[in-house]
Amino acid sequence: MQKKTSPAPAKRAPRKRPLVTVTEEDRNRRADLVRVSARLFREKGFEGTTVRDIAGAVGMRSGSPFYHFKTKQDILAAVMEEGLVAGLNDTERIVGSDLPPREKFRALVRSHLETVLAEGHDFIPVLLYEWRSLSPDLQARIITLKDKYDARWQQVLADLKQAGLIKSDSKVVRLLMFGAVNYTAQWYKRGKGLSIDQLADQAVEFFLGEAAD
Amino acid sequence: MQKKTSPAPAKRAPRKRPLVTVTEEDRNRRADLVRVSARLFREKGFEGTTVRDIAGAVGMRSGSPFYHFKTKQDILAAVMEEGLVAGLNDTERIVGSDLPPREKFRALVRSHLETVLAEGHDFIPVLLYEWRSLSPDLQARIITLKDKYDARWQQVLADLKQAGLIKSDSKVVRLLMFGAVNYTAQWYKRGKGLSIDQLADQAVEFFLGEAAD
DNA sequence: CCTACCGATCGGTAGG
DNA sequence: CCTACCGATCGGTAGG
Repeated sequence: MQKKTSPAPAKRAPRKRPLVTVTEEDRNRRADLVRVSARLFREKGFEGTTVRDIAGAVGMRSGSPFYHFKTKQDILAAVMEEGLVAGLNDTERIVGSDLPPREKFRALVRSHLETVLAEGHDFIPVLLYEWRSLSPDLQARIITLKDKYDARWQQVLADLKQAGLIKSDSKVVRLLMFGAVNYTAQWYKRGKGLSIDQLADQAVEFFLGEAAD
Repeated sequence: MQKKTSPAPAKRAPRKRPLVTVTEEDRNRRADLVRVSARLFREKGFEGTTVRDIAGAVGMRSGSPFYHFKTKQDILAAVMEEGLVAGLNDTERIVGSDLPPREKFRALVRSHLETVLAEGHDFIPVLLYEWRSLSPDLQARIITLKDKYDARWQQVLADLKQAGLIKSDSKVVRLLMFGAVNYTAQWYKRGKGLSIDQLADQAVEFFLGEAAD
């Protein structure tokens, strides 16, 4: 009988249960859970995804995700938060650049489209479509980030207005644009038809008026 | 003491169990189930709504919806189908009218906004947000109607193009518009800010180019 | 992180 | 359409 997974006393302390310490490995496993949860929540919805689905997708047993997260809801919150933090980073980099207004806007649209359409980018779609499944107290934590994201867009719209490229930078216009871009998640198929880049061009052309040069 | 809902033996035969016959009352109860299901599916999602929720909302016991529908999925399909049939009626009435292109488009946007935003109009939002929860065979039945609806929009866009109000009637433009309008379901609050009518005006102005007169 | 488990709930059914 | 029920599954936990 060969010892297979025997906890032989080796040099690297094997798998000691941490009391308060969070190891590097813990963080990696947590990140794995967030990543696969994003994919599953997007594909099947929060309510349609079981903790067993999530555990299975990273090779854990059904109870183990609760070592990393207190509840299933906390996993959802983590998915949304990760998406927003990444999206906010991209957005601020673009807003802070010295591109001319139209190019800045195009970069923003393109960046957002990638956030919604590129492979493995399931965080923001989950935010958009599973918001209702998040309990109010967890929503509150996310809303702060969400507001920042919206404010960046509004800022770029104000620039566009000043440059005379749009007539209005109202909240309504921002929401209409946002809706148009977000809805691509429902119909865009990677590898078929337009590239994300081409789609960004078409969207910008549409938003800024097709007749305008 | 006035008789209120007492099932006194009147002329109309009371509550005989039908074998194959579907009575008028059956149809009413079925319609009740579809209506409350639309509301619940919109509020809590298909997976987040239980058959007991639905039954309770119309004063039935938990097993009784299955007298009217074979499965929970069939209720979802009925909700979507009812929404599409109603929406398609409105749309065809507008497309068939003799309004000038811009006014026809405005009527279409307004009609769709009402379909998405007006009180009790939960059918199309459910179609938009719970599509993934519908099994492929039931989806197939709905897609036919969905294609018709899309075709009507495309037709109006072609008219707009001919009238010189837009440059393109590409599928992409239609989907961007559709996304912008549909997303209003996520942020529009009845009784606060713009009326549905005003929102339709703003949207049309945005879609057709704000700079254009 | 696994094992073993629990109470609650769920969609659906038989029989009337 | 109700009563009574079932098998399956779910989120979560204790203890190691």
